[in-house]
Amino acid sequence: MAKAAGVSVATVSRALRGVDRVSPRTRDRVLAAATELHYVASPAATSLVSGRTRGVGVITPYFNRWFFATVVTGIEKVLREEGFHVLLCDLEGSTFDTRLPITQTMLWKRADGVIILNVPPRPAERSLLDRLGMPVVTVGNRQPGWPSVRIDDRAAMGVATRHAIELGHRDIGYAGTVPASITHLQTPFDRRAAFTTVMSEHGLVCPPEWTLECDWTAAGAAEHASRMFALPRIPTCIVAASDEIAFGVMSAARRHGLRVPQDVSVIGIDDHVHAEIFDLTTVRQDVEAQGRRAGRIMLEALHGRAADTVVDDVLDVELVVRGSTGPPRMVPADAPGATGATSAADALGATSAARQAPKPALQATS
Amino acid sequence: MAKAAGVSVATVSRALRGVDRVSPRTRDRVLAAATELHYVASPAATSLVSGRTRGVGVITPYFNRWFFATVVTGIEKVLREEGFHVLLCDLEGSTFDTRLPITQTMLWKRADGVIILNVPPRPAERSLLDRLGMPVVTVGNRQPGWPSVRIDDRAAMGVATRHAIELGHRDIGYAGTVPASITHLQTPFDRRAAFTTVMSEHGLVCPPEWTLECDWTAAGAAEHASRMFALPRIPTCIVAASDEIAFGVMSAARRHGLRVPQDVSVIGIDDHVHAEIFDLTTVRQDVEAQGRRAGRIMLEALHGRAADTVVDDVLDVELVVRGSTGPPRMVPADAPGATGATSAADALGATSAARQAPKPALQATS
DNA sequence: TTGAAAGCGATACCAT
DNA sequence: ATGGTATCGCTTTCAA
Repeated sequence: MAKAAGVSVATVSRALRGVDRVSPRTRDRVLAAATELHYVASPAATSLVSGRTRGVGVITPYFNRWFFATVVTGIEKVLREEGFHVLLCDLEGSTFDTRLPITQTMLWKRADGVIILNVPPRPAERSLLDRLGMPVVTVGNRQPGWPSVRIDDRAAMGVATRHAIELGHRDIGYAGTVPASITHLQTPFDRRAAFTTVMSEHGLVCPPEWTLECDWTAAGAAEHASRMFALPRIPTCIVAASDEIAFGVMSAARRHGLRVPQDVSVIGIDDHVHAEIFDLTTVRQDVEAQGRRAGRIMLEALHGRAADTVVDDVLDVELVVRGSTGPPRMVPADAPGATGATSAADALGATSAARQAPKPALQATS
Repeated sequence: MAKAAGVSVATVSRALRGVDRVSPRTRDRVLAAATELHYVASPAATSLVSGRTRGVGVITPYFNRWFFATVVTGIEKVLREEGFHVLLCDLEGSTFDTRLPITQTMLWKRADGVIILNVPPRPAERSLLDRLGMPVVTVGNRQPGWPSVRIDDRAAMGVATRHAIELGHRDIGYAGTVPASITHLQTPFDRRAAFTTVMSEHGLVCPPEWTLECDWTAAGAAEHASRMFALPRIPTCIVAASDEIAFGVMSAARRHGLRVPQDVSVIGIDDHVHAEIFDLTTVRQDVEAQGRRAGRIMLEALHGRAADTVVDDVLDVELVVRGSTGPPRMVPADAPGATGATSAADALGATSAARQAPKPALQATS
């Protein structure tokens, strides 16, 4: 031990942490010895007596995806600055049954707190977390009693949908409903709900055949979009629930000989790192900032400076208009105007976007 | 504690771990009590006596990026199966000076082993790791004395370059040399070296103005590619050091009105999750498998079953031909044939790809 | 098969 | 300002 530096364990402990009354001379001597011997206090021992681990669990549905990896980046940076470590828990592939044990063994005495990304806890998990009594912060969705950092998914989708409508689109498709296996996620639900709401506020309805279910991956979206683009009637604009979905839709459109945005407009949400190079119009959110804020809220809680009210930190979003959206090729019959030029779509038979909104509940509420 | 279950701490300890001689009846009783009380042994105390933490540090240059996030996913899955946890350490933004302390405090008594992705350790780090005496596995590049999992970067780039040459391209550009700040990474160096080698084996040279330096992001690549596409002479094919770079190049090409692959072919390496939807020809590597294998090697070492020789696990790669590569629009003068159709490039003045390789060191070695 | 007791490496209280 | 020591929760001889 560093007691080879001439003093007692107690003094070493005090000196090393810079606290308490220790004479400068002694402190320097201890520090020197510590450096010399590459000494670092054992976290296990410290943890045993203090009860704290300086670790924070981060639970993510898929670490693999840009959004989550970016949030984690933000979290990690902030926590590391204060000497905290990130314990990663990727739920991908976990089933309903394996989830609880996972978080249980992971958190118990290993982490001082947990940050949960997007996935709502099941009741058993909720009670586990309550029982452990450790601070919890959620990112991406709100949970009663826990501080959260997020964007307003409904507002974001409202911006996207309104952009489409304001460009003159009436035949609007939606990409991003989810398969039953992930219906527990809030974001897909909220975005879809906002889309439907805004549409109907403008007297518009998106028919089922233009509503694409997918797993929120680009490949999945491309597959479903491809089927839709083979229909006799296709929308003039597709609102995608995320940029990755939008990428898939754009890709499918191109394979069907459709030009973006002349034949079909596409808009996403996120401002994914690749959105700019693919010229995708989107609603930007600052993902890493969400991670950083979640990390800071966690640090506050860990330092006992918990806010007196439950934080709900809602970050702004911003419409970023790029080249993937434009006015519809053909103007709806109820608002006559120029007709679009003949497009590759025509040549391929994927033509004749409808001239009016399908079953408009109400004409031109806007 | 669980001694409320009627036995002594020692028995509890034995029963819970299923080891040693414990009567089935006693064991069941202890297990029942443990479940009842939600009891889980404190890792800190266990760690204090056993010296092991059941944690593995994972060090990445950026885990924001698809490649790294995917490797981590693979690692995490394998480790979790055996009850090990992943401690993340993201080096992004770390400077030459802050790196050592980071790994030092992170690893010391917190992790039983370390997996290092792509970044070669500095001498001080190497000696730190040696001193700690913990198992190390590297992914993406080989380090003397440590087991590694990787692909053969030179071979992979050889496949890509040869594909371009076999399609008939002679005017080939390269995207993916790196700025001075990251010259320590091996992969960019190896891929570049292989490109140059294969080129010269075929009597070809890539001039500096067709050699794009970038930070290995799509956006960075797009910016540099854009400059190149504004030159009076451009290559008929661009070999990109990674798929993300290729995405940037494709994007820049499109913005210059160039069609892919008619006006310019693009090939990458990785088979990025988005490669298929963007129809990118690439050299596939199984990234998650590399993570899984690294995880398994680590587990072996942790279980004391270290291989007798230092493992160097080189995974196969595979050429995946998609739509982003095709024969050159104009056939080289030394191999006359059809001329390409007039393209958008002509209309934009970004025309006249050269009719023969620039300064060929040797004609037609192939 | 089970229990008692000695650490593991720090912290914190109590003396000095 | 510094040194002793009980303590944290578990594993591990050693006895019984």
